Amino acid sequence: MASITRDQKLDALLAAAAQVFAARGYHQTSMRDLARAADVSLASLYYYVESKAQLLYLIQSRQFDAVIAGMHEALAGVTDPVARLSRFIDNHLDYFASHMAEMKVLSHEAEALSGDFLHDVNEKKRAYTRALMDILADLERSHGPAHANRRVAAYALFGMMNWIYTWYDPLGDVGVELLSQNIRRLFLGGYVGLPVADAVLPRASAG
Amino acid sequence: MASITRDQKLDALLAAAAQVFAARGYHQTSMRDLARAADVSLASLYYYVESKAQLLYLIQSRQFDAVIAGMHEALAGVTDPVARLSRFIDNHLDYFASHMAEMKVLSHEAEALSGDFLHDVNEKKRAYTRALMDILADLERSHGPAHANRRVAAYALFGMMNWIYTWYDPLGDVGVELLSQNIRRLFLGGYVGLPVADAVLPRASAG
DNA sequence: GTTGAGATCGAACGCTCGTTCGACACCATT
DNA sequence: AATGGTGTCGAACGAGCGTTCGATCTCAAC
Repeated sequence: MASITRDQKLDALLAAAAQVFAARGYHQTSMRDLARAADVSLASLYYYVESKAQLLYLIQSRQFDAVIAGMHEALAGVTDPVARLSRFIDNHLDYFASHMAEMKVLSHEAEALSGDFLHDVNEKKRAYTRALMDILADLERSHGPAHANRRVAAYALFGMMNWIYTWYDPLGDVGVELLSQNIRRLFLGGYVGLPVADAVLPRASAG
Repeated sequence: MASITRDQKLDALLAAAAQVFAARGYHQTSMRDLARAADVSLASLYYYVESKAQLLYLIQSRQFDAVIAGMHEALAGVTDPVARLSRFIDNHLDYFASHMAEMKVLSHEAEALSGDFLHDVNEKKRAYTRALMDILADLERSHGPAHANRRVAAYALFGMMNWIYTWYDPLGDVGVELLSQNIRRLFLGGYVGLPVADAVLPRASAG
C-alpha cells in the first residue's frame, strides 16, 4: 500500500490550505474550512500544525524558498546583466504562473502574519529584493545610465510581476512565455532603453 | 456653533474607517474597532451605515469615483497620446500618494465585497481599465508598434502603480514627482521605445 | 494476543464577531 | 409644558471563531 509519511501529509495539508486561502483570503478562512478542504477533522489538523498562523507561515516560507532557490539556479554561471535580469524575471513569472494559488497567498497576505513569522518572511523578501537590485546595479554599469531611480524601478518590476494574481489566467490566451517576454521588454526598454532584443538567452537551461 | 450635517458625519466615519481598514485589513477589523477610531458607540455607527460591507463599499466606490473624475479632468482637451498617458499616470499616482490609506483599501480589499457591492465597484474598474487601453491604442497609432501585448501592458502599468501601497512612503525621500516621472519613463520607454523626453507637458493645469 | 506509539476524531471551552433593540438625551417647534 | 424627530448609547443575541482534550482506532513489534 502507498503509505504516507508525516511530512507528505503536511505537504498535502499546506497545498489544500493554499488553495482555500487564495480563494477566500486568510482571515476569512476558518480552520474548519481548511479541515473540510483537506478531508480531515478539525482536531486532526492540529496534529500536524500548531496554529492557523503557522500554517500561513509555512506556505509563505516554503514558496519563497522555492522562488529564491529557482533564482539561484537560473542565475548560476550567467554573467551578462541583461541575461541575468531576464533569468530573474522568467524564474519569478514561471514559478508564479505554475503556483498561482500559493503565490497569491504570498503576495496578498503579506501583512497577515506577525512576530517571528512575519520577521522571517520579511527577511527572505529583503534578500530577494537585494538580489534584484544588485542585478540592476550591474545593468547600469554595462548598459547605463538608468532612466529611473533604482529602488523605484525594482518595486515597479515587482509590482508588474506580483500584480498578476489579480488578473492573469495561466489557462487563458496569454501564455507564460508571452507574459514573460512582454514584461521583460517593458522593463528593459523602460529602465535602460534597451531595444526589443529578445534573443539574449533563449531559456534557462536545466543544468 | 459649528453644526455637523449627517453627510459630513458619514464622511468622517468613512475617513476614520479607511485608516483602520488600511492598517489592519478589512476582515481583521471589527465594527468595535471602527467605532472606537471614530469616537462613537458601536450602536451609533449603525445609525449612519447599514453594515460593515456597505462601509467598505462606500469607501471604495467614492475613492474610485474621485480617481475617475480626476482622470477626466486631467485628460480634458489633451489630444496627444503621450500627453494623455502622462496625465493618466500622474493623476493616478498623485491621487494615490495623497490618499494612501483609502487607495490601499481600494487596491487590497478588492475581493472583500460581494453581490451588488462587488459588481458596482467592478463596473468602475472596467471603465477605468478601458480608458487606459483606449489611450494605449491611440499611442500605438501615433508612436509605432507596441513592444508588448496591450492588455498585458495595461495590467503591468496598473501593477506598477497600485503596488506602491506595499512600499511607498509619501513622506520619504522619493517625492511624488520623482515617482510619477520614473513610472512614466519606465512605461513609455518599455511600451513604445520612447526616449526619456520628459518635457511633453509639464503638469496637469488647473483649468 | 498484548502492547504502545502514531493518527484520528467528536465535543466542548471561552471569546469575539456583526447586528439589533429599547431607552434616553437633545432641542427647535408648538 | 408638551411634542416628536434626530442622534446616541448600553446591553444583549445567536453564531462562528481558534484551540484543546480525552477517548478511540490502527497496526507493526514482540
